[in-house]
Amino acid sequence: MDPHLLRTFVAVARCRSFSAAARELGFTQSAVSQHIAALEADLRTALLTRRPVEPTPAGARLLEHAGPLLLRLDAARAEIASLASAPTAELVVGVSPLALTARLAAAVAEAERRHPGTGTTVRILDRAEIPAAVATGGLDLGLTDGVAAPSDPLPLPDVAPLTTAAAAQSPLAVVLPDGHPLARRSGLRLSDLADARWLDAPECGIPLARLRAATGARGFRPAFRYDGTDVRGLLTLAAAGHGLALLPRAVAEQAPGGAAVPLVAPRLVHRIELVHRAVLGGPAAVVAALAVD
Amino acid sequence: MDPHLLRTFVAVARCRSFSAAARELGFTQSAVSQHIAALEADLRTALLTRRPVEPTPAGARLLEHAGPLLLRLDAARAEIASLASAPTAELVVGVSPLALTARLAAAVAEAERRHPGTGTTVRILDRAEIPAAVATGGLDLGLTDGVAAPSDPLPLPDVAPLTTAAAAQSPLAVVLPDGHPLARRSGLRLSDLADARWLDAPECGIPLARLRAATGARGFRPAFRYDGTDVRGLLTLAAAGHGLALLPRAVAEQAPGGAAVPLVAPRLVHRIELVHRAVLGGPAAVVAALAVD
DNA sequence: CGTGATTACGGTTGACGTAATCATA
DNA sequence: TATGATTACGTCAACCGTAATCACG
Repeated sequence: MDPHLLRTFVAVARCRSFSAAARELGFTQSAVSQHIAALEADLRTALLTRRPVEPTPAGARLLEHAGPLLLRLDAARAEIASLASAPTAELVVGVSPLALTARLAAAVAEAERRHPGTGTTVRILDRAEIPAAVATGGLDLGLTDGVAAPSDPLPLPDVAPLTTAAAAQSPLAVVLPDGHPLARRSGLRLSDLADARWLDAPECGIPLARLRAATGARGFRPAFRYDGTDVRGLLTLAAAGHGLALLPRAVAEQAPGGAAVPLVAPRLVHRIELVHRAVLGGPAAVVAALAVD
Repeated sequence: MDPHLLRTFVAVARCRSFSAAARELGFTQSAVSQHIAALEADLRTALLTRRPVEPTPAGARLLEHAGPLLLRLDAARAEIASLASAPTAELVVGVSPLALTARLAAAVAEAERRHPGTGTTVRILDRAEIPAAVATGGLDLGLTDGVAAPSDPLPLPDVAPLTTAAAAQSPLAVVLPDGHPLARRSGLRLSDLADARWLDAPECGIPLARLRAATGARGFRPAFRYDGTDVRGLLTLAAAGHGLALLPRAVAEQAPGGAAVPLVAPRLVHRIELVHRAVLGGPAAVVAALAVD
């Protein structure tokens, strides 16, 4: 199971074509055919059907392994490479939308003050991409967010041995339109809101599946879907009554024309987690200092 | 970065010798030398010092990647192999000590009733080994335990795409000797016990580091270390006053001459999680039915 | 028939073993 | 000087490309 062969296998499966994969990889059609044949001979199983080219059940299972495997391989190579080369002055920080806070902005400013000439980029990414991007060297630093029990770490996919540290922890609140019957409550229980209309904002809010897992309840049906990464857009929709949204309290309170009611049960907090490789360059180390515990 | 080369690299690093690794792998000394040279040329970095043979900093980082990488590779191969071959009648279940419950015993009995002739083995393993053993095919089924917030999943190392399901969830209690000043309380808070004397039983109890993480407190210093995997031994030591132990309530109540006081804060539960591959054989599927949610 | 996968075959490259050399405790 | 890593070199297998063949739509 040479990684080389796995790489062409995933390319073929993605392209659904030997020839297209060959073009993409810079091989001949023949070489790709031989790669797949070698893999199938090695595993003694058909991995792809031909005409149309599609993964067999065994191939589908192999695909689930191949992605993380190749990612880890890239991560290992990137890590060794970064050890050898001098730490770059460039700093690339990847954040999920709710992880971009005033404290982060201040930490970046501090890094630029202490390391003049640092070119800093802040990039908004999906939560799921951040550990992978840090591991493969695309990011110097990552900040993800999520909800968890107080002082519990967030469950991150361990694509590679990365260092993680809490960067912030804050209470949660539900955003409601001002006139909503629940808007004048002093606190809300999540289990009482399972049947409410919820905003589904997978790219910038808390995934509804997480709320279901936390309560054990079935509900939290999406009433309205928001695909943007702009938190202000989400606040606006929630304040306008398109559905409830659960957000860090400080963020929820910024909803224009909306009310932010603290979540009192279950005991959950919003958490921002810092992710980076073991060895950090100059400016990255300054920003990483925003870890709190 | 051929996995073959990585495999010899970890062997050399473990043996601290090229020749010993060569014997272990069935290669000549020369081949091993060439493998390491190829790896170092590929990554353009020295990975090992010679005489004595020890990993350089870069080599140490690579070692951290190599283990999981090779494990995943084995897991992929094992999974494909298990798909191809007929499901075996043999059933091997690996459990951490606190995951071996009456319900599991009943489920195994049920599997044997429904699939007569099944040879079943139950094996006690360290928590950390279970997902890896399931992934590489050493186990058909794994049961790990740990503490978590109610209805939160346990954080498992994702060595491979495995299916996990909750198998049990139960309250926690602290085991104290009968005469202990706290033994007559009706409930205890973990944060009040940070400075108490604790039993450190990494192989069968709850790791003290987990308690520190859950409370954010520094304490939970080990006063007495117990290296066995026998829970009854742990109960005996706790009841004799060698230190406190946190255990599932039903287990804690079995302490001979000891008191079990429920844990009331933080809100934590003991959880048993079922781990298996996507495709299960006959008897394994019966046991897997003990999942509860 | 034509597009696209497979098979045949040859040149080149790379992998491993033998054996000689080098280096260090 | 002895143990153990490296280098030199020969053999053999594996890999990839060219080109012919095969098969499905």
